[in-house]
Amino acid sequence: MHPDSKDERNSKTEERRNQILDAATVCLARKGYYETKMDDIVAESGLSKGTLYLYFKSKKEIFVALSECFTETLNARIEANLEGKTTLIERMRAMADGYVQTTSSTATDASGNAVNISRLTAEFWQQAVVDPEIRARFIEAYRFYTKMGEDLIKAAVASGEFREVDIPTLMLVVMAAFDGLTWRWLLTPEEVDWPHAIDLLFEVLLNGVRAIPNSG
Amino acid sequence: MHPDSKDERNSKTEERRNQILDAATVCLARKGYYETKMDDIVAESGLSKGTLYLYFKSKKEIFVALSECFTETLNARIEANLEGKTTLIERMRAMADGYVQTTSSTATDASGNAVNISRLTAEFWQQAVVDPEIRARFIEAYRFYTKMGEDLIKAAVASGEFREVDIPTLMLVVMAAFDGLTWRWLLTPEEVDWPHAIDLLFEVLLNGVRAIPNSG
Amino acid sequence: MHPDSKDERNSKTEERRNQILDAATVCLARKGYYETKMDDIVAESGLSKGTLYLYFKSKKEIFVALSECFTETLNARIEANLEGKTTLIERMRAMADGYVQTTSSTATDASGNAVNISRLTAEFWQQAVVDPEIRARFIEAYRFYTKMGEDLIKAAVASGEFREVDIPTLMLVVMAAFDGLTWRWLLTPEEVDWPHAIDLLFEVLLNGVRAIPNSG
Amino acid sequence: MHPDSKDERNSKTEERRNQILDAATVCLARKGYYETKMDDIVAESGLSKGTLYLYFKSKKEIFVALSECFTETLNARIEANLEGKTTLIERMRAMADGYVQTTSSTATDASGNAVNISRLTAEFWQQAVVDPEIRARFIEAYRFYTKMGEDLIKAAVASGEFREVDIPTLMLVVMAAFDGLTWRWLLTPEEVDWPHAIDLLFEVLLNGVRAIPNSG
DNA sequence: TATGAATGAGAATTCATTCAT
DNA sequence: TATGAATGAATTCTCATTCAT
Repeated sequence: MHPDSKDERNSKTEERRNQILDAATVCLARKGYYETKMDDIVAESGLSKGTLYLYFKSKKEIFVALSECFTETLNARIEANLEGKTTLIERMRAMADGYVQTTSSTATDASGNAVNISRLTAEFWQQAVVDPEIRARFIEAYRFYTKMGEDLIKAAVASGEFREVDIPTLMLVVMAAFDGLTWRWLLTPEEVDWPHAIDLLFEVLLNGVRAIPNSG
Repeated sequence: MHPDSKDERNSKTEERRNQILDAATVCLARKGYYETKMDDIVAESGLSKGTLYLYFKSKKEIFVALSECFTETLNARIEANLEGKTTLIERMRAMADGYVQTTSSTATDASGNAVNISRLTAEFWQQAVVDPEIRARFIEAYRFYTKMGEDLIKAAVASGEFREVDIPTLMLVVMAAFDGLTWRWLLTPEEVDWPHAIDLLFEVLLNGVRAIPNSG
Repeated sequence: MHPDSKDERNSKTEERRNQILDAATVCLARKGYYETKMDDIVAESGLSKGTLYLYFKSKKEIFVALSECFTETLNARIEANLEGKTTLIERMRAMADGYVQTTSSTATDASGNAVNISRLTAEFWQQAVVDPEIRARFIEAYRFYTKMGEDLIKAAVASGEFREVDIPTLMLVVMAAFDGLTWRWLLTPEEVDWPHAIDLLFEVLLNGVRAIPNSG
Repeated sequence: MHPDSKDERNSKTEERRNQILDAATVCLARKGYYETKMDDIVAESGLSKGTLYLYFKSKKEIFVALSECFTETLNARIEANLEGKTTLIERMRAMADGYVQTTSSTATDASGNAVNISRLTAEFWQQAVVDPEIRARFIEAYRFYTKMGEDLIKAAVASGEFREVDIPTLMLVVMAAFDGLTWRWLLTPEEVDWPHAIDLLFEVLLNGVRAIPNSG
């Protein structure tokens, strides 16, 4: 009946969903899943309670949507960072940087204040332990990055740059180091100097710490 | 009235506290902090609700006490493992093993079933992000193990076994790898082979993965 | 602008109202008044929510209109059945049959499936207990049929076919038997064989069950 | 630990349950199931909301308990009325009277006012149509009384007092008449004179209304 | 007329904590 | 000390109705 009615409706719907997800992001970053009440999201979003339930059928569904959103952002950022990077180290750093950028970005709340959203990662993780649905998403994302990293290492081994090594376990440990740094950073941000830590991680990864290399 | 001596009262008190903490351990391992209700702990402990509040003034206090308990157990286990270990690698493995043993042990519930308590770590961590009091304890424990590890590395550097390296950052990254493996293990236990991962971690840590060591 | 004549507008209005009432009939038959949500009627009618409120000012008003509708259908059916019936028993059966036919008919839902509407009777009744407005309509309908039945009995008494009897109370009891059968039928449809029950009702009504009639 | 502790607790529990059921009775009689809010029962009972949920796990469960209660009262009353009654008519009247007494009794609300509880029957019935669990109870109660009535009629037929008749259908119709009168009485209490209606029902049941009995 | 997104006043239920016994 | 019944504020979710377009 109206021009572009369908498109317009879609974009409006998308906008409202984002409005809610933005508000939820801020709330979750501030108080975590359990301490965030629907009323908090209502207040932060500027919408009414009924409207929230019009777009998401439960609190949990907002959370799940948020975790999808987060993963998408992470993927996009990593993809962007990989653009033009060719060497192994460059590419691994691109991934690491994408992770850190996403994890350490900020959102803007209703009053225009910047809110550090690093805590979101912790919330997703925690819920992944609890909730099978979120866990499944998490695992999927993990597999994706694991594959990406393993391919890089495989290429390095094939090219003779790296020696023979148990690639899956190596990748597991490297990713664990990143995850662990993320958690540590949530607890004591002042003690985690990301760029420095990543530099050292790669440097030690390549060369080890032994004084006399295993040449003799 | 001599049976009511102070010692007896203390030991009785201690016993009751442990009874409650054991019950809470089982509940938390099963359902996590938020999904564990005081009634669950009451049922698991076999005590009455009033009695719980006689020994702990809130749900949170039980949790805090539990995290202390956990840290103590961890410390004791690591200490025991270090007994007689002298070389750097032996001592680092002793620490790592103590961590894994504690994190992956089981508790026995009221019906005599073994309950895997690995989830407790996640709960403590999560609450550490949320709650300053728990965070403080966490940080303290971290400092302790950081110090222990750094001293080991320092000695290795001093003895010429290790080359010069940024010790705090190295220790940060190593601990992060452990923490990350713990989280990963909570999500996909079948993908984390602890002994294998620790072996590779130490091996790569020492030697790096570069094919031609930086000797020429 | 002549197509917008008053008649056409009226018929359009009538059509829309019927569309809504048909949808409401199906919903009420399926879920009852309280469990039927306006959204259900919206979905079933294929109209929008705003439009419903354009034709009926509330959920209750739809219900009231439906009960009117139902009564009209019942009346029409009974009137049709009475056509050409002259004897007392024939006419009483005509009424009974009209009642059973209406109560046990089906409606067709949006997907073309037949929906048994017997539950509507229960809903009207229930709401008649609750709501004075619906009760008033109910009582009016009752009076109409009571009058009709009483006139038949009166004629039978006058003609000597029936003995002297308390006509209002007799009619009350006979109608009660029908109403009771309707409720019973809603609960245990398999136990209510309407034609058989009506036959027996009339037979016993006429002759009683006493073995030796009060002739001696 | 205390004398009679178990008994005391049981009687206390029973008392509280009754307190809640009494309050619910009054509320249901006044407003019906759907319009009765938990807050209404809270206010009427003088207890707190939490306490209600301590004794009943949901609103529906209160309702189910109430319907059990009601059936028990009905049974008890009928049993008491049957005491010493031997003839068929006496026994059927005893049943009918028990039904009417129970259905038309009053409860006393928190302010000491008498509340007519006749509406409860309608509520149970309505919910029996909706809810399988309540329906099952209803059907069971029906079977019980049907059996009792059928046995009476069977005996009357055996003794030659009644002629051969389709006993189940007769009983169905007689019970339907009672149920129908109950509903009618809810709608227009002033038009239902129970004793009179029952007298006529039995009189017509025995003798029929035909002027010249089917003797010649 | 027709639409359907938005609303917000309720509703049922939960659960940590208290307190009389 | 020990108990466990009682509490009520807080929480999630619902849904009849409105109203700008």
